[in-house]
Amino acid sequence: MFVNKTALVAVEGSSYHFDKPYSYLLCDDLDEKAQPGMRVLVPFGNGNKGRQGIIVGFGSYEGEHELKQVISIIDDAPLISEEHIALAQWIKEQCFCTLYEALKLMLPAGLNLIISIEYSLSKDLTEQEYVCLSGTEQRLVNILKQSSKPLEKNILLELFGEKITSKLISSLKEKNIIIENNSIDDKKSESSVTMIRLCTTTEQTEELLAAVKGITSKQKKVLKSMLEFGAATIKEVCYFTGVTPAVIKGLIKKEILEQYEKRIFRAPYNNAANTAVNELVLSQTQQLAYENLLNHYKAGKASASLLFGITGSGKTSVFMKLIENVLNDNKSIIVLVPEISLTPQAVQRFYSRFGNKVAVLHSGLSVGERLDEWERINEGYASIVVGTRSAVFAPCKNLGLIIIDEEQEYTYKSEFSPRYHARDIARFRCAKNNALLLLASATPSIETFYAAQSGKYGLERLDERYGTANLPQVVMADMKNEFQNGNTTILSDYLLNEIKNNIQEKRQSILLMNRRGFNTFISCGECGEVINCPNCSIPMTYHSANGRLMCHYCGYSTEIPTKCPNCESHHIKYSGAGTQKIEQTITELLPDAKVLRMDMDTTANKFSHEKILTKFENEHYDILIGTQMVAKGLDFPNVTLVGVLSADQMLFMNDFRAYERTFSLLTQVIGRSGRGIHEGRAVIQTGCPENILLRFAAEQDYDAFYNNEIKMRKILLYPPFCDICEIYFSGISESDVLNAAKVFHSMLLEEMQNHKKMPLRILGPTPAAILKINNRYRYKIILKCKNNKAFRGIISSLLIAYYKEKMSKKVFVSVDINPLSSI
DNA sequence: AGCACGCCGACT
DNA sequence: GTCGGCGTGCTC
Repeated sequence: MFVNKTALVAVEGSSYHFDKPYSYLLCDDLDEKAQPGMRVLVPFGNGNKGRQGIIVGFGSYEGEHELKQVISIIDDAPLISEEHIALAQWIKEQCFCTLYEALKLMLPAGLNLIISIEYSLSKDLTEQEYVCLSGTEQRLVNILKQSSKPLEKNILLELFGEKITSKLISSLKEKNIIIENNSIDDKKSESSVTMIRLCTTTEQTEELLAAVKGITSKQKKVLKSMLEFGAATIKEVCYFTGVTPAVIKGLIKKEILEQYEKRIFRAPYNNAANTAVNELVLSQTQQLAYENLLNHYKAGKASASLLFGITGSGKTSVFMKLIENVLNDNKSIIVLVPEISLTPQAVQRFYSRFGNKVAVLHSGLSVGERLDEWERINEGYASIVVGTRSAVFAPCKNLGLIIIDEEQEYTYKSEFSPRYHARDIARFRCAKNNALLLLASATPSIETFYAAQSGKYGLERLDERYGTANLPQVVMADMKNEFQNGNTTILSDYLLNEIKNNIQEKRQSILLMNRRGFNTFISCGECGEVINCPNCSIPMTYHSANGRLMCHYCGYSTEIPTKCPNCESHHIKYSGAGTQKIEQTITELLPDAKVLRMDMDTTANKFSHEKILTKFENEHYDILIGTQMVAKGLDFPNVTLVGVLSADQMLFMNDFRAYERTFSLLTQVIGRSGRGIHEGRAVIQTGCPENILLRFAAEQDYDAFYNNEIKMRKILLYPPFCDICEIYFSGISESDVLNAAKVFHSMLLEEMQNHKKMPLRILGPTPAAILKINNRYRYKIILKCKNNKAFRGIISSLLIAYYKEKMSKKVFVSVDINPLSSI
């Protein structure tokens, strides 16, 4: 029996079913240094391989076996506060992940240590000792002798040339000739991309390249595009030529191409110090909302409020006023925005008002920039954090306010494990800090509005647009009528006329096409065979940029077949109204209009959508056609017409949130119209103008929409009247996956015998919406439940039991509570 | 997951 | 008689 003071460590790479804080001993000098939130290096598992971990606390250990010791402490100061450690423990319990995975969310990206094993000679060998060794042992010792520093395992392996058996190592270790150590490589490196270009020695003319001997047709294709591009990433070249990276590697080997590293550099925001900003003038309604929110904040108790303001009502001004107050109390603020609205203009608003007190955190920053911002927050230099989802973990001290703008956006829910929702994290942090959580939206999620209606959240409304602007007039265009009248284009006569008028008046128009249904896919005109991705169970999408078929799920790409793979017919048909086709149609109908297109093709590289938007604003384009991205957050005063090309596809998605999403998207895009001094108009094209949701959207009547929706949710039992827990199974073999799901299902049924009073409905197992992605089959079990501790306890114990089954090696399981995107 | 221990077949 | 196959069980 041993009793000792120990460090409790969350260890990286443990799996859910054996995850817990592990106890380690600290030698005296480490004990002095150790604090919760520091990273440590610990031996783990049978082989005592070095792993990194994070100290989450201290304890004492009484148990059967002897404890291991912490090898070293990596950080001089804690990276994670006690508050965040508590948060991580909560996330583990909520999201069914390991403690380390939860803690990792709180570390700045790019702090990844690489731990490896390295070997060195323990001493200079005497001649006698040396001759006693076997031939292979001598070779290994020679290699180590030649190196001035210890050699990492893979490097040693490479130099040795053949397989190094563990026996060889352990025999040398036993003889005390070599020593094994853990090496820590602190990879704080800048993120960079690998670029390729033609070797500088290569004459850069096409003739010469064509003359290069022994070149395959695929390599030729690559070279041709390299002549065109100059330099590009491997990924880009693969995209445009359809070759695999192997072809490019071959060319590098032949020394025709060379690769080099280019730092990813995000044009940083101009941290302009406080420029003269005018005093915010609030309208009467804004002022009222602001005062009420301020009172909630001043009460100094944890609380949450919904700021429900129609598009253009000036929610941001209310934020700014509140932030000023919180700042005066020396407290910090987190402002979360959806990725798409984190434009330089939006960030600039914060900089110009609050100067370098602002830190920005989002995925577009380079690793180094993110680390800098993280440190500025951690050390208290920046007390306002503006960022996307993960910024909710910002290391702010003394939080006073968290704002979540466009709170209904699905990007606030992590699509990877741990599948947390930023709103839940924000609630937790506000509770711990007695802070105010402010959710803002023009179309709040049903769950949030329900909470506000039932008094759980405060509710402030901004029912009118700021200034003189009014909400746009909305008209529905019946596409069935259009079709009967002989109009087979995607543009109704009504909308076409409106656009013409708008151009005449020198105003701008925005046309929205939601992606679904506007993708072009390819099928056989004879037998109807659709060209599917070989790895996924969905049709391939035609991309006009490279003239190839692409799979949006696994990245597979292929040339357009000349004949049907099924019946060999040459009658290949392009279906769906592709984005390009729409542009073409519009140019044909309106030959004089200046049209700009914004979609996957034109925004292939990051932040190009910002450039497109600036272009649209400054260069007098008449029409902007685009996907969802044109709907969010743009503020162009000269836009007075918005057209929704087809509202139908997203209405009939097999998802209980389809109506909510459609309403939100339509409201947002309609809200782009008439934000300046001129009246706005909007046209919704649909085949079913009588649809009740479209009517609510056209009338911009959130309350009517909400009342209808909440009724349906209650009758059909959906959130907020229950929680949804989805359990996913995925694996290579479909029968294995289905079988695993069935086994889990029966385990669940059996367990529920002990909890007969717990409310639960089990649906499935059923195939996931897309059965196969990347050659992995996917099934799911859906539970309608009450997400409480007892329920999560059951799921947790079932997961642990499942991991002990043999099949868990072949079929992965993951749990998502209240998913937003149905996978 | 990743590693060591342990029990059976193929082989010098 | 030994090398190495992978089934099984554990991780402070």
